[in-house]
Amino acid sequence: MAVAGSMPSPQLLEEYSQFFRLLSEPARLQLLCQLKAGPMDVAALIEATGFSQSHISRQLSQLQRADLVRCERDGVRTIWSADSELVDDLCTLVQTRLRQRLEAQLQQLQSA
Amino acid sequence: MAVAGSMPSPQLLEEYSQFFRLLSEPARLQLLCQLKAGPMDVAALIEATGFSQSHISRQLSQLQRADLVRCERDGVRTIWSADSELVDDLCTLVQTRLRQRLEAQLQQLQSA
DNA sequence: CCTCTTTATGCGGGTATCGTCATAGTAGTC
DNA sequence: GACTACTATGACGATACCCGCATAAAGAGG
Repeated sequence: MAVAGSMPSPQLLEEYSQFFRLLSEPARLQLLCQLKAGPMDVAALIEATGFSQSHISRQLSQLQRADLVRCERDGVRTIWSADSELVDDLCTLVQTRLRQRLEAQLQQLQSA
Repeated sequence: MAVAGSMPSPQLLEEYSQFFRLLSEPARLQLLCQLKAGPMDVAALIEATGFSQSHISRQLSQLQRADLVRCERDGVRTIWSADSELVDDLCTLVQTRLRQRLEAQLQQLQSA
C-alpha cells in the first residue's frame, strides 16, 4: 500500500505532489490526451490545441522529465509520443469519483 | 474509458486538473494521510503536522469541497475524517510508476 | 453578559507557475 | 557558408497559490 497504514516519508509526499502537479494543468492534460491518439510533432500539436509553440515546448519538457512523454528526432522535427497507461488509469479513477459525486447530488435533489 | 479513444471536453479536463491540483500540495497530502489513520480535530492535526491553525483550516476546506474529507461538529470542536479509498488508489498507481522509473535507471547504471 | 476555547476568514508578503515575445540553437538544403 | 524550417530557451508581466498574522465568528461555561 502506498499511503494506507503508515505515514509516507516527506520525500515520498513531495514526489507524489510533484507528479500530481504535472496533471493539475489543463494544457498538459490536453497535450497528453492528444498524444494518446498517436505520435505527433509540435506543429501538429499547435494545430490541434491552438497553444503557442513555446508553450507547448515547455509543457512537453515538464512531462518528459516524469517520463510521461518521450520524443525522437526525425530530421529537424521532433516526434512526441505518450504510451503510458498511467494517466488513463488515474483519470478513470477520478472520473468514477466525479460521477459518484454528481449522482449523490442528484439523489439529494430528488429526495428533497 | 476516461481519456483513451476520444478527447475529453474542456470542462472535463478542467475538473481533472482541479482534482489533481488538490493532491499537488504536500501539506494537503499529509493531512489526508493523517486523517486516514482516524478522525481527528484541528488541535490534533496541529500537533501531528506542525502546521498553523489557519493553514490547516484552509487546506481542509479545499479538500472538503471535493469531498475528500468531511467534518462533524462535536460541541465547539470539529472532527475531520477522510474515508475515501481514492487517494490511496491514486498514490498506489503513482508509486508503482515511481518504482518502475527507479528500477529502469538502476538497470541503465548496471549495464553501463 | 462576559470570557474562554476552537475554528473560519480578511489581509498581505513571498514565491512559483503560466503564457508570450523575442532570440538562440539545431538540422536539413542549396 | 548562407538560407530556411523547426524546436528550445532566456526574459518578463500577469496571475495564482501558499502561509502566517491578526481578527472575526460560533459555541460552551461561569
